[in-house]
Amino acid sequence: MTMNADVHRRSPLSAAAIAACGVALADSKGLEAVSMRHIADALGVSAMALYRHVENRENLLLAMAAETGREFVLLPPAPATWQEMLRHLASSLWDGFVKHPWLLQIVLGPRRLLDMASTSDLEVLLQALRAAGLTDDECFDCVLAIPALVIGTSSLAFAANPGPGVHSPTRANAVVPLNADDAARPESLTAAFRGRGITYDSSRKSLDFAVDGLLRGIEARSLKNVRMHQEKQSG
Amino acid sequence: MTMNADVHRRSPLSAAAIAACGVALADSKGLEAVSMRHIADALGVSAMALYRHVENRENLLLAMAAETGREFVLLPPAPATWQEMLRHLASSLWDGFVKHPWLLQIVLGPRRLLDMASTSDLEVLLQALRAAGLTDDECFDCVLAIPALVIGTSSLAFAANPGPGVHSPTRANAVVPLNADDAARPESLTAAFRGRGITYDSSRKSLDFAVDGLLRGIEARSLKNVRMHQEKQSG
DNA sequence: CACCGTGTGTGTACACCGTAAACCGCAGGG
DNA sequence: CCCTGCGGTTTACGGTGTACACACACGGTG
Repeated sequence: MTMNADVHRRSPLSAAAIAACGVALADSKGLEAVSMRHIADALGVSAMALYRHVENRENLLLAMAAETGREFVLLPPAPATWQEMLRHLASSLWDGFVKHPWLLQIVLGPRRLLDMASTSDLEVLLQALRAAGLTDDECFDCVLAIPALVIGTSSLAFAANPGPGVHSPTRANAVVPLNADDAARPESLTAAFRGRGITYDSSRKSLDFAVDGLLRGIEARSLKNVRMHQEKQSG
Repeated sequence: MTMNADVHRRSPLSAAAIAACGVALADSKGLEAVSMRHIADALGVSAMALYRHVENRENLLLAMAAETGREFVLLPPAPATWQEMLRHLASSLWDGFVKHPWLLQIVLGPRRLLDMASTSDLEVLLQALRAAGLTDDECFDCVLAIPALVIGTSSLAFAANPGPGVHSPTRANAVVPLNADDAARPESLTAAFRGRGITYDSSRKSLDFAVDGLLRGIEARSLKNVRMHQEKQSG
């Protein structure tokens, strides 16, 4: 009986299970609650046992990021323009970063994010972009720009209102004693800016705005490229 | 003599000096080398002495960010279009993040970055944007989008090649065992993508590309707004 | 059956971290 | 004069990642 309880208590304790447990912990209590001892406790096991399946805490974090990244669907269903693809990419990344804010903290450190994207998805996207008339350099830049925009926007959103298990510093505004004459000048836009606040919803809207603008700019560039190509062809 | 040496050895040990020492340490050895004990050692003082001038390590990091942020010049010299302003903003932020990569790690955490910008600069920028015909919402989004883009781009660049004092994980590519058939398909863009690498210079170019596109998109939006306004006025 | 290597979990130990509390010397003001 | 308070030190506690030695259960081989 007792040994039976022992047996069914612990799962095989694989690296994947450890990463999953780390993800759960980070989701519920924040990234700094993800310590070897905490994970081990949650798994009903000693801390050092984890090292049989995971090399470092660093690699564990990477595994958590990879595990989470696998649930993204970077591309929209099959027949899609490159605009739809990029929009869907942004949306998917945003959703992931909102659902797992600690991902930002992992990504932001000196670690490799790009490996998270599956190569086949990347290939489809790049081909679509090139078909639109973009040079290889421009394809490269586009594929970098969208994740950069999402990372930056969600990072700002997360900084403005941190998630669970995050202790904000004692007095944040004390950092820069900005002269509080906002009320003195009611026509000031800064006042409206400050009063508005940055919520996740508003950030999502800002992200859409930026992606829209970026796509519009890319379209212009693509059209120009195509026109130049046609001129050279006819000339 | 000895007491003289003692006297001129230690500066008055103000909060600013501590923050400056922290900045120097972070620049040279990376952010994780910025510990109370290390700073204290560098200042020739005991660790707890710092707490007379700094509340937390958290607040120390914030002070470091503020100290560093003060050296930015967010706005170009006086007569400038809003495009030049936004471009200069992006460029200045980029330079700062490249010079002090640890800033990203501080900003990325649950802390408030926006307070770093001086309100007057913000006001100038917002007025210029509104004069261009953008709605207040759009001004808001523009001012968020540029820093977001810079943060995201530099974060990707930093992730690709970390600075000094950063130990990359033992085997980064092991995270996602991406099928290495790159060589098998020479026409694959993914191969070119991967072979290209992400340097700080290339990221700077990507950033310029994205800012260009964004500005172009914003210009289109602004023109449309102005046109609508004129129609309503004449109609 | 005995035996033994190997692979997995445990316990102990070390260095480091942030920081709370007590202490101590010394300058300035009553 | 004393004494109060500020700046610095020392010690200590709980937390972290992780190196190392050990224990136990297992499967293959004699």
